[in-house]
Amino acid sequence: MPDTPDTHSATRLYFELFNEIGILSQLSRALFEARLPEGLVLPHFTVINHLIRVQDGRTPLQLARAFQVPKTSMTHTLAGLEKRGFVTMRANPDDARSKQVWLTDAGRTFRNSAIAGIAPDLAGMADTLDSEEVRALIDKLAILRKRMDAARD
Amino acid sequence: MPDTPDTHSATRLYFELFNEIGILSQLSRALFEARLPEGLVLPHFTVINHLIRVQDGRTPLQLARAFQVPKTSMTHTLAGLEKRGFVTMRANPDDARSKQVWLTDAGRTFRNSAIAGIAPDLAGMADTLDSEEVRALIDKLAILRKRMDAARD
DNA sequence: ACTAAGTAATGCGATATCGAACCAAATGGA
DNA sequence: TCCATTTGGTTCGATATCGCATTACTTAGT
Repeated sequence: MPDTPDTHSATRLYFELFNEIGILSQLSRALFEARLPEGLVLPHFTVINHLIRVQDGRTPLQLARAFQVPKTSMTHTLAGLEKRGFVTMRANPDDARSKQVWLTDAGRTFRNSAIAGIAPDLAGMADTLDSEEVRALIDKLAILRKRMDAARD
Repeated sequence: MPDTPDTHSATRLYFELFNEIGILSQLSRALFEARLPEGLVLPHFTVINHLIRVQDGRTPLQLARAFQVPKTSMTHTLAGLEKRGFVTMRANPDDARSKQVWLTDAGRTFRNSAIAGIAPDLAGMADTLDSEEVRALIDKLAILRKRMDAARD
């Protein structure tokens, strides 16, 4: 970003950082999606994965917030997952406006095979940065992510 | 990613890294787009920005490759930019199949005001990580990005 | 209890994204 | 030169994404 106009240099650095992050996100998304079954995109996998990480039974709104996407986008993604039988939606016993998202066996199976399918690609680039470097990267990025997360009020 | 199935630990680390990158990408994209004029999305800005960084006169295909998006997506983005008068498309004198994308004054003005609009947000988070940390992050991420870029043959 | 404000989810319409098929021009052998 | 192949770009159709408006339920204040 060498010819950004007259902005503060810290600003310019962050600008460049986000640019790099955006490109990497696109590259990794393409890599992932190439291994997913036809018709499924990254958010489908990501939601399933999240439900396993933090327990299923989440509400659609909780999921939308976790991924910072509009509620309508999450509705759409969940509809796709439900249509394929990877999740089931049940009424939330604590709040009749709300629903809960539960994983099915098919959903868990899908996740495992998706991870298995992607693992070789990741393993193939494991020598690019060593474990300490990757660990350090994750930690720094997480700091930034939490800050931005908090900043959105 | 503490409960990823039985995958190699390096794989797991990269998995976590890309997860973090994806979230940050989404957060920063939302931040950017909130400051862009109605109807414009990040790729519009990114293409204009790229044309300034590496000189305009690029062909649509060169741009599609630079951003790792399908040709059709770039056609669509360029159509939007042309409709708004930010770029003009001319025939490529070296190849009659091809076109060249040139910035207009309006396009340059748009870029400057977009950057000016976003700068305060970036400045506001400049104290999260110091310049050396950001610089180091960019460098590591760039190594990974180049590797992935090369790997897609 | 009643009402106003807030919250969860969806329906709808406008774009964005992208794969498949297509056309036209360029290229590289026979 | 001719033709098969490759390359640059668009068209078309299928989803994805997301803002706006709507409906149903909940909560808070009186």
